[in-house]
Amino acid sequence: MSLDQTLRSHIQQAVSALFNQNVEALQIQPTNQEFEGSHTLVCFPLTKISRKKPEETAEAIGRYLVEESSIVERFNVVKGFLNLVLSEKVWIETLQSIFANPSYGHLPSNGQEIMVEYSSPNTNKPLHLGHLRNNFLGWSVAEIHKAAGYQVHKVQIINDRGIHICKSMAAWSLYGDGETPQSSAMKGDHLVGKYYVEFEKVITAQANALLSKWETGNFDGIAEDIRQKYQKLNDKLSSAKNEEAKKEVSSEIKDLARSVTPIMKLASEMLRKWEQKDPATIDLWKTMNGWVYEGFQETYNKMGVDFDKLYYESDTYLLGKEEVLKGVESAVFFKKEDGSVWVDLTADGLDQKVLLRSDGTSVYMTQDIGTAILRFRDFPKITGQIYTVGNEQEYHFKVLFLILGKLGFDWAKRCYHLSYGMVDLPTGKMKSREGTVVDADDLIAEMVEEAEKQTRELGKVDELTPNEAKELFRMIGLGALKFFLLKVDPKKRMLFDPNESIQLQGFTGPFIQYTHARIRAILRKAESMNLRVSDTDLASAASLTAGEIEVIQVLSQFENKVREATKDYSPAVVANFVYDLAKTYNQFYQNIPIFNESDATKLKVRVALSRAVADAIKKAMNLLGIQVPERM
RNA sequence: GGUCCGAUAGCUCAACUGGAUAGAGCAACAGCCUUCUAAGCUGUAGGUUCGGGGUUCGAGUCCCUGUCGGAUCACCA
Repeated sequence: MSLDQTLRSHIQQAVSALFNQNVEALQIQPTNQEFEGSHTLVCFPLTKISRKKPEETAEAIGRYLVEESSIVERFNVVKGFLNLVLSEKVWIETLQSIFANPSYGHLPSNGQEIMVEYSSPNTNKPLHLGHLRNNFLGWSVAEIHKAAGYQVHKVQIINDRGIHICKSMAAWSLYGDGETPQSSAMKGDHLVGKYYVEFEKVITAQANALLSKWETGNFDGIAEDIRQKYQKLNDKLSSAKNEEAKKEVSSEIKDLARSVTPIMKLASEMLRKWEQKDPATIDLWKTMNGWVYEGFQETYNKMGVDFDKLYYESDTYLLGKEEVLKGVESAVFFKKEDGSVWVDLTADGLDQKVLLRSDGTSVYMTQDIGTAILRFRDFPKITGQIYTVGNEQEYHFKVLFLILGKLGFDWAKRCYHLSYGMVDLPTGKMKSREGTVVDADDLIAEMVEEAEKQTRELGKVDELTPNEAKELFRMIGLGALKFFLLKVDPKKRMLFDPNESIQLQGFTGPFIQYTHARIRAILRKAESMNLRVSDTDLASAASLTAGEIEVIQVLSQFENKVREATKDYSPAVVANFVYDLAKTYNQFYQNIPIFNESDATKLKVRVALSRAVADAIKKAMNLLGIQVPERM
């Protein structure tokens, strides 16, 4: 039983003995720094039972605990708050049990199996800052669940199908001149991204050319219905009342022009051929996607992110279509006159939603239905699925889960959308069209460079081999980046300023990595002095300093924090915990020179405490995907 | 317009889900390296928790209302 649980049961016993009633919910919180004690019982809620003033209630419980409980040494009462001072023996025992438990911080298996999805990029452009938050978050939530006793499958769905990849294919086939990642020495995903940008450039130029022709009444080679649509919109434009309405109509006109540009026609043609399994098109698609996968894999490796299984949209969208058609038969969905298939969610307070286009092709929702069903077929034992996807898709997932429920899948209610906020730049949102995207590869490289620069300035590379130094820079740079992105509550949008490089001091990954490295130095010294600590050494310890107790107290919260992080799907809980632990340890470290201690037992307690902290830091940081160095 | 999020120190974020005098880091200022790593530690200064009501022993947290910012409501993904 953990210290907190023990204390809780002792207080419950006290309450029932004193007031003849059992209480389940007790409010126990850490004691404020300014008062003596470690745990505080909030007594206001108990006054109903005690029928006494808060102070008297607290006083009574405090006195009972000191007399009857073996763990409470003394107490003080401030207003309705009962501050408890636990005996040193209890703290020593707590340290002892943490020290003796090599898997401290990891909870025993709970027999549950879940799936976590993250990343899931489109295959037409490289990964960017937003993907970094997504990947780090999803990966970490998966690891945290493992620590909480779940069996976890890490997966992603790769959006390899659709018009977006055809756009890159179209641009490449027109202007690529056979360029490959090998021939250009460019990462595959960046190369494909280059042609996606090229496509955008060309389509904009072509659309503008068309528009200026149309304005002069020249409609050569333009279908009659397009011409009519254009003229209708044009009339609407001249009669638009305000600026906003004008803007809207003129963007509709632009879209119309874009849709009939030669390059757009080529891309659509490719999509059609792809669906008909035209060999040449499929070949090109496979080749270009292959380049992207290679590039992605390189980035994932750099990021330290991995997957147990990959799903491809090209494999799942047909299943989705099948299931939707089944849904039509069972009257869960309905078909409109033009052949499109819809679901009616008005009873759930939402709208009608299209599931299959009138030409029978799939939409985004269709493939997600297929993917979800396929996953539960592949892993029949999973009790839940977590989708790590940005909060702009909250509506989509609400609808998806509703639909799955309507199709009769009981597991639909165990699907969870782990929704996170955007990463904003000081200039606002990242927009690929405006070139304000922060590229993932570039950012990682910059972080590692910054880590190298600062490490060299501090003169810490002298004793390292070139390889060790390189590895250290990578560890620090990436650690800083991951910690920066994970320390913030996932639900909240966050700001990233690329001009202001990420700090390596203060509430940062490197601060914690540094604390770990310092402790390792102490442990190496202990080792060299042949100082070995065993459980029994700790048992014979008699006293602790206030600083040591504080560290043990923070340390003893580790497993609670893992539970909380799991419940909230929040690596930020772990990040805050490990920072708190490092900070508390540093205070202890600064005040008490460990090897100055002449009492052998006390010295061993300090070494044991240091080792327990280093181990906990390492485990907690690993839950965030951050490695910690032996020296830095 | 409907729905959903958010607003806390100059900046970036916390606050154990209703508890004590709202805490950290950065930036600013002042200290601490002959001892285990100063990427550290200690101080000082910085707040009408967006405004206004309400609920109660107690509100940054819950309710109502207003302001501002964002997302979403496609036969796009």
